[in-house]
Amino acid sequence: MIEVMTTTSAGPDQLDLALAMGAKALAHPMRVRILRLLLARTECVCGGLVDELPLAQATVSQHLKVLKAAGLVRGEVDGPRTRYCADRDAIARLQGLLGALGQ
Amino acid sequence: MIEVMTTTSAGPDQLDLALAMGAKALAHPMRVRILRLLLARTECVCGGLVDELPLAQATVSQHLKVLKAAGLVRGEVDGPRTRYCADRDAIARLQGLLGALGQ
DNA sequence: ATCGTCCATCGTCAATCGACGATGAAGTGT
DNA sequence: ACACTTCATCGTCGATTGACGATGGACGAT
Repeated sequence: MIEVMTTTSAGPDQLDLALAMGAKALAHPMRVRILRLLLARTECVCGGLVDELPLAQATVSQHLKVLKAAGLVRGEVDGPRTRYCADRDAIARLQGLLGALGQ
Repeated sequence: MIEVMTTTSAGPDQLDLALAMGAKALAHPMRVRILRLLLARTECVCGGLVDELPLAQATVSQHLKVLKAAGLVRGEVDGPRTRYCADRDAIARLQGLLGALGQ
């Protein structure tokens, strides 16, 4: 029998993409921890984070890169060090995306 | 100089773990799409989802398994088919975890 | 100019993910 | 018993992730 394609068979839309992107950034416990550290302002400098975490410096830098790529964290160079801080607006937007799931 | 370990150097705690788990389940756009389809009650049966998505049946089943493992979706066997539905309480808990990030 | 510090990046490796076809288990209908 | 449907699982493959040591670039101090 010939099957007629009645449905759109559509993939995820832009909002799904955005939520998935943000979720992916939070999909690792250590990144959640790092984001909470930044939100608590306990530490903003990469070296300080390395001291507080059981990870090598390169690994922390990688996680920060992921969080920054997702827009959840901003980083400004301050002399030889880099000062990171959580982007509360971006976090709020992500919360909004998740909250909008239930319409 | 002898460095004294003053900080706890602690990894993520239980809440970080839980949030990361949920986020990981949503870390793929197609899973977000599927969860929204289930929330909208457009389709609850796996075959129906396959019809609405540009994915093979095995792939949809895999994504459903991930969502179910994360507790965001429940599935009950109904004769030869399986009826899936979104767990709104679990989703609300995840929203709460994300919302609690900003304290 | 030469250190030493701080950080990003590179290269590598094992592990995991995402997608699929193929197979099989469980149920329904004849 | 047999065929058919529906779905989960297996096995495979390429791609991505997460972790690390090593390297190098940028800056501050001597």
